[in-house]
Amino acid sequence: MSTAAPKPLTRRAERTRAKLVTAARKVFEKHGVLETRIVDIAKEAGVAVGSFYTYFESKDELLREVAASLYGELIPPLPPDVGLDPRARIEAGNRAYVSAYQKNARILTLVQHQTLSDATLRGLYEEARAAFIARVERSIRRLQREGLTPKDVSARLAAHMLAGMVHEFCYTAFGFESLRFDPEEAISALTTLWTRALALKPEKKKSKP
Amino acid sequence: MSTAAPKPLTRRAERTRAKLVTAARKVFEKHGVLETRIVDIAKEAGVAVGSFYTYFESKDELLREVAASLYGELIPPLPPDVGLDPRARIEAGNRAYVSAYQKNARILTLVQHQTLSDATLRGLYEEARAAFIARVERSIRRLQREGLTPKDVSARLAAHMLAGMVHEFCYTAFGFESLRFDPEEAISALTTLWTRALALKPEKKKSKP
Amino acid sequence: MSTAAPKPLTRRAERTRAKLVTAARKVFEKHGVLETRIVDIAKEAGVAVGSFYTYFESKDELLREVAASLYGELIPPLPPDVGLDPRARIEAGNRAYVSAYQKNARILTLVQHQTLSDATLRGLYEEARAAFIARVERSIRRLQREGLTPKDVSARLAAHMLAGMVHEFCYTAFGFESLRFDPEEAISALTTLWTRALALKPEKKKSKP
Amino acid sequence: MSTAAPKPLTRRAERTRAKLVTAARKVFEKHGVLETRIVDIAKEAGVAVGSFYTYFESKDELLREVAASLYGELIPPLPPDVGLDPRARIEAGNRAYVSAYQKNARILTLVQHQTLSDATLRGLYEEARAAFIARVERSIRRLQREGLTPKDVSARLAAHMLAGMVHEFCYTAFGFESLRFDPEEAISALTTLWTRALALKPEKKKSKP
DNA sequence: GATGAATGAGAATTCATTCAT
DNA sequence: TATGAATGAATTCTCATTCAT
Repeated sequence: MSTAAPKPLTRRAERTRAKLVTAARKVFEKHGVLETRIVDIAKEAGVAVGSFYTYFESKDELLREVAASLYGELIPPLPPDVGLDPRARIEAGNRAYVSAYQKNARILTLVQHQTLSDATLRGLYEEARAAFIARVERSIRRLQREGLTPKDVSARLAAHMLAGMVHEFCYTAFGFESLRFDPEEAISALTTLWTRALALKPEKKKSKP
Repeated sequence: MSTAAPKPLTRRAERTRAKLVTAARKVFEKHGVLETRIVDIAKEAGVAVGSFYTYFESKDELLREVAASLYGELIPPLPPDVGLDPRARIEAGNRAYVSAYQKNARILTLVQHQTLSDATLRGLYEEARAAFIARVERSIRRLQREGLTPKDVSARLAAHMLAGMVHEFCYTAFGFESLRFDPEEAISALTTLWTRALALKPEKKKSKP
Repeated sequence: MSTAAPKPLTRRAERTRAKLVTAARKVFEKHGVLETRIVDIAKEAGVAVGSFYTYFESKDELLREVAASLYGELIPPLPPDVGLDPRARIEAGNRAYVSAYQKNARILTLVQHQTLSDATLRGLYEEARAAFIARVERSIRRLQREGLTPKDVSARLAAHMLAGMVHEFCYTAFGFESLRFDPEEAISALTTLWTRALALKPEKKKSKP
Repeated sequence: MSTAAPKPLTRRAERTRAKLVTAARKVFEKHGVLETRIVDIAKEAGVAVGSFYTYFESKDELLREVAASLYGELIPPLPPDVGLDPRARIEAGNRAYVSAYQKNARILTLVQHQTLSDATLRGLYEEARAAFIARVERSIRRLQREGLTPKDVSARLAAHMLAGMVHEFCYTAFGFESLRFDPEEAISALTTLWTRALALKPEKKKSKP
């Protein structure tokens, strides 16, 4: 919303910038965001500290960029294949989320933490979260329209809560050493709970008399 | 479980220490944990910086104390009255959690965030969390034993996920400006989703004379 | 020169004061003067910090007291028995110094070090040193008068240098781990070098009529 | 003997580093080592405090560097001209030591004093001292071999003691206001005492057929 | 554009000394 | 006198950011 000047970078500049982002992600992941000093990022990227400021105004700005890309990966465009029955769609969504989270669990958690001290960052997170929830909400609303799920719980609330359940599960399961689960079992459980929570009726067979 | 000497404090010491804890909680809440400097706490407590170090080794140590008391409040001993039907019990639990969270929402969130950079603190959180989940798990297991809920999802997983749903809902609903809900509606929704997720059968009537 | 009021202390006060001096010496020796905090002394003495200030104005003042007593021990009144021949007297002096130093080597060294930052303390040291040297000087002067040692080196300079040799030897031999010597051999060597340095002629036999 | 990377400094860095060392030496000398704060050194060097930490980890590290260079100056490579008779050689050695000490008397004393609280520093001093003594010892051993001095005192002990005499004399003569001597007279006295202590026989004339 | 040295505003921590009890 | 909590000046060290080369 404010990314300002598009500024076409030269080839070299592009490369340096990219090196910095990659390096930052690596170092953040290894040592934590707060613990990471600009020097560390620069060193990892193999450039001078000064160069950092050629591309970013501050550590926070860089962090935001990293966060944006992470959140992008978290909620993949959407399950591309249609026609699946509700439970299958839900499972696909859960599986996608869990896998994506797992892949970047540590850094996701770390970034999440900066959320509090940086309003912009929080905005980014809320945005990503909202996008995910919106999709869920839309899906629930459709089910309600089709009479497959009751309307006693508002689609918005339900979406919030169910999406939250999945997110929180990932956060703790991947963030705390002590909570390890078999991913498949977890996905299945999440899906079952979710499906039942919506009191999903078996899809009306469109078919065969 | 504790290190060395408990050292009984004099009346005056006791008072100063308490002033510091109270002040810390207030200042943490107002400005954030990271942003709070020892001086701020001391000033708020109306004592000299040095006095801080008479009672605490570092900000972290004090934070841990604050956290412990917060987590204590979060999961109240348990609903004392029995004989409630499952849905009522679930609702009671949810209501308790939501209210407790709401009361200290901001500082809870802030403390939570320090969880990543301080292992001891994280331990405290995991412990509190585990206690809550354990209660839920026990309750689910009982329902399973009584044949009121299916066993296709392990009690442990279900407990994790449902407790997580509630927690995460509180975290976001109270933590993000943009997500405001009517508490009663939320509690009711959480309870409905939870109950349905467990596919709770209406309690077998013990009755019929 | 300024010890001010004699102030007769009560029995109890006397005891507390003594406890502090003893404690200080012990703690200084164990941890070094600079490293020792008033609390340490008080704790070791089993009294409250505040009590320290009842008897001493500062750590320095206490240190001076400790130093004075140490220096007192270093140069014992003098070898009481007369009539010894010069070499024997010299040996006696050296032996006394070496033994006295050895007994309190560590703390002597530590105290010595404070000498630079505390003029009063330095005064004390110089005084003690001067006393020792004065004795040596007197002794050399007598030998010169008796024609037993040449006058080409002034008694004052010689006293300084020879006394210094002994002192420095003790300082390094007892202060550095790496320089250990057999005390007897050392005393003998010191005495030989000293005697020869003075080109001592065998005492003129008073005898033979 | 050194830790890790020597890192070749840029011209500018080199200059800043040197400024710091020079400044430190000056400030240490003026106010004492302990009394000197990092800010003082930085101010004297005309750089920011932060720059201090670009080159040194702590005051102690810098002090070690200063000490090393001082000790280096104290024991000059060695009197280059040979063929001197023993007494002349001894006198040359003493003169060199006294002059070198005198030139940096104050700071040498100050540095010496830090020796106790910093083991590394002490190591440096012991090393320098050992080098000086070793030279003396070698020289005495040669004299013993040539039959010019008796073997009743071991070369090692004698070296320790005589070198100590000279050192201690410098330490007190230049360190204490009250002990001023005419340098020439002192050097002569030291040499005489030293020579006699070794009972040096006049060199056998190589001459006369 | 790149470099890396220089900057200096903070923040934590210590401990001699005071003083109310 | 004894106690020990309270005080706060003093110092060290860090690291984001600037800027001369």
